[in-house]
Amino acid sequence: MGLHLFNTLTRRIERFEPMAPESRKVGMYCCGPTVHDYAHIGNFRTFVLSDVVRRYLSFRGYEPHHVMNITDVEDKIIARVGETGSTLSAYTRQYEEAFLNDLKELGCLMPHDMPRATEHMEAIIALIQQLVDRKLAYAAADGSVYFSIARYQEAGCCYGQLQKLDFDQMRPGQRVQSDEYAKDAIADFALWKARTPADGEVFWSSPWGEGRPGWHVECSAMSMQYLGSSFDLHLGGEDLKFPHHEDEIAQSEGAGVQEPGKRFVRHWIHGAHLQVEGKKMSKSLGNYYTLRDLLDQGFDGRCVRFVLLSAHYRESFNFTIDGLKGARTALGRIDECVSRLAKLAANAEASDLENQSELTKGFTSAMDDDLNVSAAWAAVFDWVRETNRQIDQASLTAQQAATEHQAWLAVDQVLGLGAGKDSEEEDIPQAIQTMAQQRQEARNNRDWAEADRLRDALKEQGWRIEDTPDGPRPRRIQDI
RNA sequence: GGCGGAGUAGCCAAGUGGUAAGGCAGGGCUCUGCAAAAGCUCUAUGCGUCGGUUCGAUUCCGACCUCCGCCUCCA
Repeated sequence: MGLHLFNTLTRRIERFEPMAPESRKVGMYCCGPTVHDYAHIGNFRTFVLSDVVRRYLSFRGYEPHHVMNITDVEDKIIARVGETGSTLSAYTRQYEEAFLNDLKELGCLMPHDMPRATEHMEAIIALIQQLVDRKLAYAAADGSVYFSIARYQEAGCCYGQLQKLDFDQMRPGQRVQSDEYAKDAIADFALWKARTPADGEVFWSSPWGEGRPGWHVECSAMSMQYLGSSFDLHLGGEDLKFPHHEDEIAQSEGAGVQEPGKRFVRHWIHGAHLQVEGKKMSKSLGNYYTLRDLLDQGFDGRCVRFVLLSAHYRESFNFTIDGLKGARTALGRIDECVSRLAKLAANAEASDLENQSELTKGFTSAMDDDLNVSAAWAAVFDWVRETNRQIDQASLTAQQAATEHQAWLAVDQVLGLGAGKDSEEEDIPQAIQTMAQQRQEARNNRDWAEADRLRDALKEQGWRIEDTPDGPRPRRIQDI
Protein backbone atom coordinates (compact mmCIF):
# COMPACT_ATOMS: atom_id res chain seq x y z
CA MET A 1 0.00 0.00 0.00
CA GLY A 2 2.77 2.43 0.83
CA LEU A 3 2.71 5.28 3.27
CA HIS A 4 -0.25 7.65 2.97
CA LEU A 5 -0.44 10.91 4.87
CA PHE A 6 -2.94 13.71 5.17
CA ASN A 7 -1.58 16.87 3.58
CA THR A 8 -2.91 20.13 5.00
CA LEU A 9 -2.06 21.80 1.72
CA THR A 10 -4.53 19.70 -0.26
CA ARG A 11 -6.75 18.61 2.65
CA ARG A 12 -6.52 15.08 1.39
CA ILE A 13 -4.77 11.88 2.27
CA GLU A 14 -2.04 11.40 -0.30
CA ARG A 15 0.46 8.75 -1.05
CA PHE A 16 3.75 9.97 0.35
CA GLU A 17 6.40 10.31 -2.33
CA PRO A 18 9.74 11.84 -1.44
CA MET A 19 11.22 14.46 -3.74
CA ALA A 20 14.18 12.29 -4.43
CA PRO A 21 12.68 8.81 -4.67
CA GLU A 22 15.85 7.27 -6.04
CA SER A 23 17.88 8.19 -2.97
CA ARG A 24 15.12 7.49 -0.42
CA LYS A 25 16.20 10.64 1.40
CA VAL A 26 13.43 12.63 3.04
CA GLY A 27 13.85 16.13 4.43
CA MET A 28 11.59 16.91 7.37
CA TYR A 29 11.34 19.99 9.50
CA CYS A 30 9.43 20.34 12.72
CA CYS A 31 8.78 23.66 14.41
CA GLY A 32 10.54 23.31 17.72
CA PRO A 33 10.07 24.85 21.11
CA THR A 34 10.33 28.43 22.22
CA VAL A 35 12.60 28.02 25.19
CA HIS A 36 11.08 30.50 27.59
CA ASP A 37 9.86 27.94 30.14
CA TYR A 38 9.43 24.19 30.61
CA ALA A 39 7.52 22.64 27.75
CA HIS A 40 4.15 21.16 28.63
CA ILE A 41 2.56 17.87 27.75
CA GLY A 42 0.67 19.40 24.85
CA ASN A 43 3.88 20.61 23.27
CA PHE A 44 5.28 17.13 23.55
CA ARG A 45 2.39 15.60 21.68
CA THR A 46 3.68 17.35 18.59
CA PHE A 47 7.29 16.41 19.20
CA VAL A 48 6.42 12.78 19.83
CA LEU A 49 4.41 12.89 16.62
CA SER A 50 7.42 14.09 14.64
CA ASP A 51 9.55 11.46 16.31
CA VAL A 52 7.13 8.76 15.19
CA VAL A 53 6.96 10.17 11.68
CA ARG A 54 10.72 10.13 11.49
CA ARG A 55 10.95 6.62 12.93
CA TYR A 56 8.24 5.29 10.65
CA LEU A 57 9.96 6.77 7.61
CA SER A 58 13.05 4.82 8.62
CA PHE A 59 10.97 1.71 9.18
CA ARG A 60 9.64 2.09 5.64
CA GLY A 61 13.15 2.27 4.24
CA TYR A 62 13.51 6.01 3.87
CA GLU A 63 16.39 8.05 5.18
CA PRO A 64 14.85 10.98 7.00
CA HIS A 65 16.86 14.08 7.75
CA HIS A 66 15.08 15.50 10.78
CA VAL A 67 15.53 19.16 11.60
CA MET A 68 13.95 20.93 14.55
CA ASN A 69 14.64 24.55 15.38
CA ILE A 70 15.11 26.04 18.81
CA THR A 71 13.48 29.44 19.08
CA ASP A 72 15.74 31.24 21.51
CA VAL A 73 14.76 34.82 20.86
CA GLU A 74 11.17 36.00 21.08
CA ASP A 75 9.01 38.48 23.00
CA LYS A 76 8.36 36.36 26.05
CA ILE A 77 11.99 35.34 26.34
CA ILE A 78 13.13 38.95 26.13
CA ALA A 79 10.64 39.92 28.81
CA ARG A 80 11.88 37.17 31.12
CA VAL A 81 15.49 38.02 30.48
CA GLY A 82 14.71 41.58 31.49
CA GLU A 83 12.83 40.48 34.61
CA THR A 84 15.46 38.03 35.79
CA GLY A 85 18.49 40.13 34.93
CA SER A 86 19.91 37.10 33.15
CA THR A 87 21.53 37.08 29.75
CA LEU A 88 19.68 35.76 26.74
CA SER A 89 21.80 32.66 26.31
CA ALA A 90 22.02 31.84 30.02
CA TYR A 91 18.27 32.12 30.26
CA THR A 92 17.39 30.10 27.18
CA ARG A 93 20.00 27.37 27.60
CA GLN A 94 18.55 26.13 30.86
CA TYR A 95 15.16 25.55 29.22
CA GLU A 96 16.70 24.17 26.09
CA GLU A 97 18.59 21.63 28.19
CA ALA A 98 15.45 20.74 30.14
CA PHE A 99 13.59 20.34 26.87
CA LEU A 100 16.16 17.97 25.42
CA ASN A 101 16.18 15.91 28.61
CA ASP A 102 12.41 15.66 28.40
CA LEU A 103 12.65 14.54 24.78
CA LYS A 104 15.04 11.78 25.80
CA GLU A 105 12.83 10.74 28.68
CA LEU A 106 9.98 10.43 26.21
CA GLY A 107 12.04 8.11 24.07
CA CYS A 108 12.44 10.55 21.21
CA LEU A 109 15.43 10.33 18.95
CA MET A 110 17.39 13.56 18.81
CA PRO A 111 16.72 15.41 15.55
CA HIS A 112 19.75 15.38 13.28
CA ASP A 113 19.98 19.15 13.43
CA MET A 114 18.64 21.55 16.04
CA PRO A 115 19.52 25.01 14.82
CA ARG A 116 19.09 27.95 17.17
CA ALA A 117 17.65 31.16 15.77
CA THR A 118 20.31 33.28 17.44
CA GLU A 119 23.05 31.38 15.64
CA HIS A 120 21.58 31.88 12.18
CA MET A 121 21.32 35.63 11.94
CA GLU A 122 23.25 35.72 8.67
CA ALA A 123 20.86 33.37 6.93
CA ILE A 124 17.89 35.18 8.39
CA ILE A 125 19.12 38.60 7.34
CA ALA A 126 20.04 37.30 3.90
CA LEU A 127 16.50 35.96 3.43
CA ILE A 128 14.97 39.26 4.50
CA GLN A 129 17.29 41.06 2.11
CA GLN A 130 16.11 38.86 -0.75
CA LEU A 131 12.52 39.73 0.07
CA VAL A 132 13.37 43.42 0.24
CA ASP A 133 15.19 43.19 -3.08
CA ARG A 134 12.18 41.54 -4.65
CA LYS A 135 9.99 44.33 -3.26
CA LEU A 136 7.90 41.96 -1.20
CA ALA A 137 9.20 43.44 2.02
CA TYR A 138 9.52 47.03 3.06
CA ALA A 139 11.27 48.92 5.83
CA ALA A 140 8.86 51.02 7.86
CA ALA A 141 9.50 54.31 9.54
CA ASP A 142 10.25 52.66 12.87
CA GLY A 143 13.11 50.62 11.42
CA SER A 144 11.17 47.37 11.30
CA VAL A 145 10.83 45.37 8.11
CA TYR A 146 7.49 43.91 7.12
CA PHE A 147 6.33 41.41 4.59
CA SER A 148 3.67 42.79 2.28
CA ILE A 149 0.85 40.35 1.72
CA ALA A 150 -0.63 42.63 -0.94
CA ARG A 151 2.53 42.70 -3.04
CA TYR A 152 2.94 38.98 -2.61
CA GLN A 153 -0.53 38.45 -3.99
CA GLU A 154 0.07 40.95 -6.78
CA ALA A 155 3.01 38.82 -7.79
CA GLY A 156 0.53 36.02 -8.40
CA CYS A 157 1.10 34.09 -5.20
CA CYS A 158 -1.59 32.70 -2.98
CA TYR A 159 -1.69 33.64 0.68
CA GLY A 160 -3.98 31.36 2.64
CA GLN A 161 -3.18 27.88 1.45
CA LEU A 162 -3.28 25.95 4.69
CA GLN A 163 -6.36 27.64 6.01
CA LYS A 164 -9.10 29.54 4.26
CA LEU A 165 -8.68 33.16 5.16
CA ASP A 166 -11.09 36.01 4.79
CA PHE A 167 -9.45 39.10 6.18
CA ASP A 168 -12.63 41.16 5.97
CA GLN A 169 -14.41 38.76 8.26
CA MET A 170 -11.57 38.36 10.68
CA ARG A 171 -11.90 39.72 14.10
CA PRO A 172 -8.65 41.42 14.97
CA GLY A 173 -7.40 39.97 18.22
CA GLN A 174 -5.78 41.78 21.05
CA ARG A 175 -2.42 40.60 19.99
CA VAL A 176 -2.57 42.85 16.99
CA GLN A 177 -1.98 45.77 19.26
CA SER A 178 1.39 44.60 20.46
CA ASP A 179 2.45 43.86 16.94
CA GLU A 180 1.22 47.03 15.31
CA TYR A 181 4.38 49.02 14.88
CA ALA A 182 4.07 50.83 11.57
CA LYS A 183 2.74 48.37 9.08
CA ASP A 184 1.13 49.31 5.77
CA ALA A 185 -1.58 46.72 6.20
CA ILE A 186 -2.86 44.83 9.16
CA ALA A 187 -2.16 41.48 7.55
CA ASP A 188 1.51 42.24 7.03
CA PHE A 189 3.88 40.59 9.43
CA ALA A 190 7.27 41.51 10.81
CA LEU A 191 10.42 40.06 9.34
CA TRP A 192 12.70 42.29 11.35
CA LYS A 193 11.69 44.10 14.51
CA ALA A 194 13.47 47.32 15.33
CA ARG A 195 15.22 47.46 18.67
CA THR A 196 13.27 49.04 21.50
CA PRO A 197 14.47 50.05 24.97
CA ALA A 198 12.63 47.05 26.42
CA ASP A 199 14.83 44.73 24.40
CA GLY A 200 17.81 45.55 26.60
CA GLU A 201 20.92 43.94 25.24
CA VAL A 202 19.03 41.60 22.95
CA PHE A 203 19.67 42.90 19.44
CA TRP A 204 21.66 42.31 16.30
CA SER A 205 22.74 44.75 13.68
CA SER A 206 21.30 44.56 10.22
CA PRO A 207 21.08 46.64 7.04
CA TRP A 208 17.91 48.13 8.58
CA GLY A 209 19.44 48.97 11.88
CA GLU A 210 19.59 47.19 15.23
CA GLY A 211 16.85 44.77 16.04
CA ARG A 212 15.88 41.14 15.99
CA PRO A 213 14.16 38.75 13.62
CA GLY A 214 10.43 38.18 13.54
CA TRP A 215 9.25 34.77 14.54
CA HIS A 216 8.30 33.22 11.21
CA VAL A 217 11.43 34.09 9.32
CA GLU A 218 13.78 31.94 11.37
CA CYS A 219 11.97 28.79 10.32
CA SER A 220 12.12 29.72 6.66
CA ALA A 221 15.80 30.60 6.82
CA MET A 222 16.90 27.60 8.84
CA SER A 223 14.77 24.96 7.19
CA MET A 224 16.03 25.97 3.77
CA GLN A 225 19.61 26.19 5.00
CA TYR A 226 19.54 22.62 6.31
CA LEU A 227 17.16 20.94 3.90
CA GLY A 228 17.35 23.01 0.74
CA SER A 229 14.85 25.45 -0.73
CA SER A 230 12.36 22.64 -1.32
CA PHE A 231 11.84 19.73 0.99
CA ASP A 232 9.38 16.98 1.74
CA LEU A 233 7.72 17.32 5.10
CA HIS A 234 6.97 20.10 7.50
CA LEU A 235 5.29 19.42 10.82
CA GLY A 236 3.86 21.42 13.66
CA GLY A 237 0.89 21.89 15.93
CA GLU A 238 -2.42 22.81 14.32
CA ASP A 239 -2.27 26.27 15.84
CA LEU A 240 0.72 27.02 13.65
CA LYS A 241 -1.17 26.72 10.37
CA PHE A 242 -1.98 30.38 10.56
CA PRO A 243 -0.16 32.62 10.75
CA HIS A 244 3.14 30.88 11.29
CA HIS A 245 3.19 28.33 8.51
CA GLU A 246 1.27 30.50 6.12
CA ASP A 247 3.92 33.16 6.61
CA GLU A 248 6.70 30.64 6.23
CA ILE A 249 5.35 29.67 2.84
CA ALA A 250 5.02 33.32 1.83
CA GLN A 251 8.57 34.17 2.85
CA SER A 252 10.18 31.09 1.46
CA GLU A 253 8.39 31.07 -1.87
CA GLY A 254 8.44 34.84 -2.06
CA ALA A 255 12.21 34.73 -2.03
CA GLY A 256 12.01 32.89 -5.33
CA VAL A 257 14.71 30.41 -4.50
CA GLN A 258 12.87 27.25 -5.47
CA GLU A 259 13.41 25.59 -8.81
CA PRO A 260 10.59 26.29 -11.26
CA GLY A 261 7.52 24.29 -10.42
CA LYS A 262 8.76 23.28 -6.99
CA ARG A 263 7.12 24.20 -3.74
CA PHE A 264 8.84 25.22 -0.53
CA VAL A 265 7.28 22.22 1.21
CA ARG A 266 5.43 19.39 -0.47
CA HIS A 267 3.63 17.98 2.45
CA TRP A 268 2.38 19.67 5.61
CA ILE A 269 1.42 17.69 8.69
CA HIS A 270 -0.37 19.27 11.62
CA GLY A 271 -0.97 17.61 14.95
CA ALA A 272 -4.13 18.30 16.91
CA HIS A 273 -4.03 19.65 20.44
CA LEU A 274 -4.92 17.64 23.46
CA GLN A 275 -7.22 18.28 26.36
CA VAL A 276 -6.34 17.40 29.92
CA GLU A 277 -8.93 15.78 32.19
CA GLY A 278 -11.64 16.81 29.75
CA LYS A 279 -10.72 20.47 29.74
CA LYS A 280 -8.51 22.77 27.87
CA MET A 281 -5.17 22.72 29.61
CA SER A 282 -4.62 25.80 31.69
CA LYS A 283 -2.65 26.76 34.74
CA SER A 284 -5.69 28.11 36.53
CA LEU A 285 -7.56 24.82 36.16
CA GLY A 286 -4.64 22.94 37.65
CA ASN A 287 -4.48 20.57 34.69
CA TYR A 288 -1.37 22.07 33.19
CA TYR A 289 1.29 19.38 33.17
CA THR A 290 4.93 19.51 32.33
CA LEU A 291 6.77 16.23 31.97
CA ARG A 292 8.52 16.74 35.29
CA ASP A 293 5.13 17.11 37.00
CA LEU A 294 4.20 13.66 35.78
CA LEU A 295 7.58 12.14 36.61
CA ASP A 296 7.18 13.53 40.13
CA GLN A 297 3.90 11.63 40.34
CA GLY A 298 5.78 8.43 39.67
CA PHE A 299 5.09 7.92 35.98
CA ASP A 300 7.88 7.31 33.56
CA GLY A 301 8.48 8.77 30.14
CA ARG A 302 7.25 5.77 28.24
CA CYS A 303 3.87 5.80 29.98
CA VAL A 304 3.55 9.38 28.86
CA ARG A 305 4.73 8.48 25.38
CA PHE A 306 2.19 5.67 25.22
CA VAL A 307 -0.64 7.98 26.18
CA LEU A 308 0.50 10.68 23.76
CA LEU A 309 0.40 8.02 21.05
CA SER A 310 -2.95 6.59 22.02
CA ALA A 311 -5.04 8.60 19.59
CA HIS A 312 -4.78 9.60 15.97
CA TYR A 313 -2.63 12.69 15.53
CA ARG A 314 -5.31 14.69 13.74
CA GLU A 315 -7.85 14.20 16.51
CA SER A 316 -7.73 16.01 19.77
CA PHE A 317 -7.77 13.61 22.67
CA ASN A 318 -8.18 13.61 26.39
CA PHE A 319 -5.01 13.21 28.42
CA THR A 320 -5.83 11.86 31.88
CA ILE A 321 -4.00 10.56 34.92
CA ASP A 322 -6.22 7.48 34.73
CA GLY A 323 -5.02 6.97 31.20
CA LEU A 324 -1.46 7.17 32.45
CA LYS A 325 -2.14 4.48 35.03
CA GLY A 326 -3.74 2.30 32.40
CA ALA A 327 -0.72 2.84 30.20
CA ARG A 328 1.49 1.34 32.85
CA THR A 329 -0.57 -1.82 32.99
CA ALA A 330 -0.74 -2.09 29.22
CA LEU A 331 3.00 -1.57 28.85
CA GLY A 332 3.61 -4.16 31.55
CA ARG A 333 1.77 -6.70 29.44
CA ILE A 334 3.89 -5.90 26.41
CA ASP A 335 7.07 -6.08 28.50
CA GLU A 336 6.06 -9.42 29.95
CA CYS A 337 5.22 -10.90 26.60
CA VAL A 338 8.38 -9.65 24.93
CA SER A 339 10.65 -10.88 27.67
CA ARG A 340 9.02 -14.33 27.61
CA LEU A 341 9.56 -14.33 23.88
CA ALA A 342 13.19 -13.29 24.17
CA LYS A 343 13.80 -16.01 26.71
CA LEU A 344 12.24 -18.65 24.51
CA ALA A 345 14.10 -17.44 21.46
CA ALA A 346 17.39 -17.67 23.38
CA ASN A 347 20.04 -17.80 20.70
CA ALA A 348 17.91 -19.21 17.94
CA GLU A 349 18.13 -17.54 14.58
CA ALA A 350 15.15 -15.72 13.22
CA SER A 351 13.98 -16.96 9.89
CA ASP A 352 13.69 -13.69 8.18
CA LEU A 353 11.41 -14.57 5.27
CA GLU A 354 10.65 -10.88 4.78
CA ASN A 355 9.28 -11.02 8.28
CA GLN A 356 6.03 -12.83 7.98
CA SER A 357 4.88 -11.92 11.45
CA GLU A 358 1.26 -10.87 11.78
CA LEU A 359 2.55 -8.10 13.98
CA THR A 360 4.55 -6.55 11.17
CA LYS A 361 1.68 -6.87 8.72
CA GLY A 362 -0.97 -5.40 10.96
CA PHE A 363 1.28 -2.67 12.24
CA THR A 364 2.45 -1.63 8.80
CA SER A 365 -0.96 -1.49 7.20
CA ALA A 366 -2.29 0.56 10.12
CA MET A 367 0.59 3.04 10.05
CA ASP A 368 0.57 3.31 6.27
CA ASP A 369 -2.96 4.61 6.59
CA ASP A 370 -2.12 8.12 7.75
CA LEU A 371 -0.38 6.85 10.88
CA ASN A 372 -3.39 5.15 12.42
CA VAL A 373 -1.72 4.44 15.74
CA SER A 374 -4.89 3.17 17.39
CA ALA A 375 -5.17 0.44 14.81
CA ALA A 376 -1.43 -0.16 15.18
CA TRP A 377 -1.86 -0.71 18.92
CA ALA A 378 -4.69 -3.11 18.19
CA ALA A 379 -2.25 -5.09 16.02
CA VAL A 380 0.28 -5.03 18.84
CA PHE A 381 -2.15 -6.24 21.50
CA ASP A 382 -3.69 -8.89 19.26
CA TRP A 383 -0.16 -10.14 18.73
CA VAL A 384 0.61 -10.04 22.45
CA ARG A 385 -2.42 -12.16 23.23
CA GLU A 386 -1.71 -14.65 20.48
CA THR A 387 1.97 -14.88 21.40
CA ASN A 388 1.20 -15.46 25.07
CA ARG A 389 -1.30 -18.11 24.10
CA GLN A 390 1.24 -19.93 21.99
CA ILE A 391 3.89 -19.71 24.68
CA ASP A 392 1.40 -21.06 27.23
CA GLN A 393 0.64 -23.96 24.94
CA ALA A 394 4.33 -24.50 24.20
CA SER A 395 3.49 -24.41 20.53
CA LEU A 396 6.14 -21.90 19.57
CA THR A 397 9.56 -23.14 18.50
CA ALA A 398 12.69 -21.25 19.43
CA GLN A 399 13.11 -20.21 15.85
CA GLN A 400 9.54 -18.93 15.59
CA ALA A 401 10.04 -17.10 18.84
CA ALA A 402 13.19 -15.52 17.46
CA THR A 403 11.32 -14.42 14.35
CA GLU A 404 8.49 -12.90 16.34
CA HIS A 405 10.96 -11.26 18.68
CA GLN A 406 12.73 -9.71 15.75
CA ALA A 407 9.41 -8.47 14.38
CA TRP A 408 8.74 -6.83 17.72
CA LEU A 409 12.14 -5.16 17.79
CA ALA A 410 11.48 -3.68 14.36
CA VAL A 411 8.05 -2.40 15.35
CA ASP A 412 9.44 -1.03 18.56
CA GLN A 413 11.95 0.95 16.54
CA VAL A 414 8.90 3.00 15.62
CA LEU A 415 6.98 2.91 18.88
CA GLY A 416 10.14 3.69 20.81
CA LEU A 417 9.16 1.90 24.01
CA GLY A 418 12.28 -0.23 24.46
CA ALA A 419 9.92 -2.83 25.88
CA GLY A 420 11.10 -6.11 27.25
CA LYS A 421 14.74 -5.17 27.43
CA ASP A 422 15.51 -4.90 31.08
CA SER A 423 12.44 -6.17 32.86
CA GLU A 424 14.09 -9.58 33.19
CA GLU A 425 17.37 -8.32 34.57
CA GLU A 426 15.97 -5.95 37.12
CA ASP A 427 18.25 -5.23 40.04
CA ILE A 428 16.89 -7.19 42.94
CA PRO A 429 18.35 -6.20 46.32
CA GLN A 430 20.09 -9.00 48.23
CA ALA A 431 17.65 -8.68 51.14
CA ILE A 432 14.71 -9.20 48.83
CA GLN A 433 16.32 -12.19 47.19
CA THR A 434 17.00 -13.72 50.58
CA MET A 435 13.42 -13.27 51.69
CA ALA A 436 12.20 -14.76 48.44
CA GLN A 437 14.42 -17.78 49.02
CA GLN A 438 13.19 -18.17 52.58
CA ARG A 439 9.65 -18.08 51.36
CA GLN A 440 10.43 -20.71 48.77
CA GLU A 441 11.89 -22.95 51.48
CA ALA A 442 8.76 -22.48 53.55
CA ARG A 443 6.71 -23.41 50.50
CA ASN A 444 8.82 -26.50 49.97
CA ASN A 445 8.03 -27.43 53.56
CA ARG A 446 4.37 -26.72 52.86
CA ASP A 447 4.46 -24.08 55.57
CA TRP A 448 1.93 -21.85 53.85
CA ALA A 449 1.47 -19.52 56.81
CA GLU A 450 5.16 -18.65 56.86
CA ALA A 451 5.28 -18.38 53.08
CA ASP A 452 2.34 -15.97 53.04
CA ARG A 453 3.83 -13.97 55.90
CA LEU A 454 7.03 -13.51 53.91
CA ARG A 455 5.08 -12.61 50.82
CA ASP A 456 3.21 -9.92 52.74
CA ALA A 457 6.48 -8.66 54.17
CA LEU A 458 7.94 -8.43 50.69
CA LYS A 459 4.85 -6.62 49.50
CA GLU A 460 5.34 -4.01 52.19
CA GLN A 461 8.79 -3.41 50.83
CA GLY A 462 7.39 -2.91 47.39
CA TRP A 463 8.02 -6.33 45.88
CA ARG A 464 5.61 -8.84 44.52
CA ILE A 465 6.44 -12.52 44.08
CA GLU A 466 5.44 -14.43 41.02
CA ASP A 467 5.77 -18.19 41.33
CA THR A 468 6.81 -19.41 37.93
CA PRO A 469 7.78 -22.91 36.72
CA ASP A 470 11.38 -21.69 37.03
CA GLY A 471 10.97 -20.65 40.63
CA PRO A 472 9.94 -17.49 42.41
CA ARG A 473 10.47 -14.21 40.67
CA PRO A 474 10.44 -10.97 42.63
CA ARG A 475 9.06 -8.00 40.76
CA ARG A 476 8.93 -4.43 41.80
CA ILE A 477 5.42 -3.13 42.38
CA GLN A 478 4.75 -0.16 40.14
CA ASP A 479 1.40 0.95 41.45
CA ILE A 480 1.11 4.27 43.17
C1' G B 1 -18.90 37.13 13.36
C1' G B 2 -15.49 34.02 9.76
C1' C B 3 -13.03 29.29 8.96
C1' G B 4 -12.14 24.29 10.60
C1' G B 5 -12.52 19.74 13.77
C1' A B 6 -15.28 16.52 17.06
C1' G B 7 -19.47 13.99 19.90
C1' U B 8 -18.89 5.62 19.81
C1' A B 9 -19.51 1.24 26.49
C1' G B 10 -17.63 3.29 33.50
C1' C B 11 -12.93 5.73 31.21
C1' C B 12 -9.53 6.21 26.68
C1' A B 13 -10.14 5.18 21.56
C1' A B 14 -10.43 2.78 16.13
C1' G B 15 -13.87 1.82 12.35
C1' U B 16 -17.67 0.77 8.55
C1' G B 17 -23.84 1.72 3.69
C1' G B 18 -25.09 -4.55 5.95
C1' U B 19 -25.21 -4.85 11.71
C1' A B 20 -19.60 -2.24 16.56
C1' A B 21 -11.15 -3.09 16.70
C1' G B 22 -7.94 -2.42 20.72
C1' G B 23 -6.47 -0.62 25.75
C1' C B 24 -7.82 0.46 30.97
C1' A B 25 -11.36 -0.59 34.82
C1' G B 26 -15.09 -4.37 36.50
C1' G B 27 -17.66 -9.67 36.80
C1' G B 28 -17.03 -15.13 35.98
C1' C B 29 -13.72 -19.27 34.77
C1' U B 30 -8.84 -22.15 33.85
C1' C B 31 -4.09 -22.58 36.03
C1' U B 32 -2.12 -22.05 41.25
C1' G B 33 -1.31 -24.46 48.27
C1' C B 34 -3.34 -19.43 48.08
C1' A B 35 -1.73 -15.69 44.91
C1' A B 36 0.70 -13.32 40.82
C1' A B 37 1.44 -13.67 35.64
C1' A B 38 -0.93 -15.65 31.34
C1' G B 39 -5.24 -17.45 28.85
C1' C B 40 -10.66 -18.03 28.17
C1' U B 41 -15.20 -15.40 28.86
C1' C B 42 -18.99 -11.48 30.00
C1' U B 43 -19.89 -6.04 29.84
C1' A B 44 -22.78 -0.56 23.69
C1' U B 45 -29.80 -3.88 19.90
C1' G B 46 -26.03 0.82 20.58
C1' C B 47 -22.36 4.98 17.98
C1' G B 48 -25.01 13.65 20.71
C1' U B 49 -30.64 14.90 19.41
C1' C B 50 -34.49 15.05 15.71
C1' G B 51 -35.79 14.32 10.79
C1' G B 52 -34.61 12.54 5.56
C1' U B 53 -32.43 9.17 1.62
C1' U B 54 -32.05 3.68 1.42
C1' C B 55 -34.05 -3.08 1.34
C1' G B 56 -30.78 -1.53 5.28
C1' A B 57 -27.21 4.24 8.51
C1' U B 58 -23.48 4.61 13.71
C1' U B 59 -21.50 5.32 8.69
C1' C B 60 -24.72 9.62 3.41
C1' C B 61 -27.94 14.39 3.60
C1' G B 62 -30.43 18.40 6.56
C1' A B 63 -31.56 20.90 11.10
C1' C B 64 -30.46 21.43 16.12
C1' C B 65 -27.56 20.80 20.87
C1' U B 66 -22.72 20.47 23.12
C1' C B 67 -17.39 20.61 23.06
C1' C B 68 -12.66 22.01 20.87
C1' G B 69 -9.07 24.76 17.61
C1' C B 70 -7.47 29.12 14.64
C1' C B 71 -8.73 34.38 13.56
C1' U B 72 -1.55 37.96 13.53
C1' C B 73 4.64 35.63 17.31
C1' C B 74 0.16 29.47 21.66
C1' A B 75 2.35 22.55 19.91
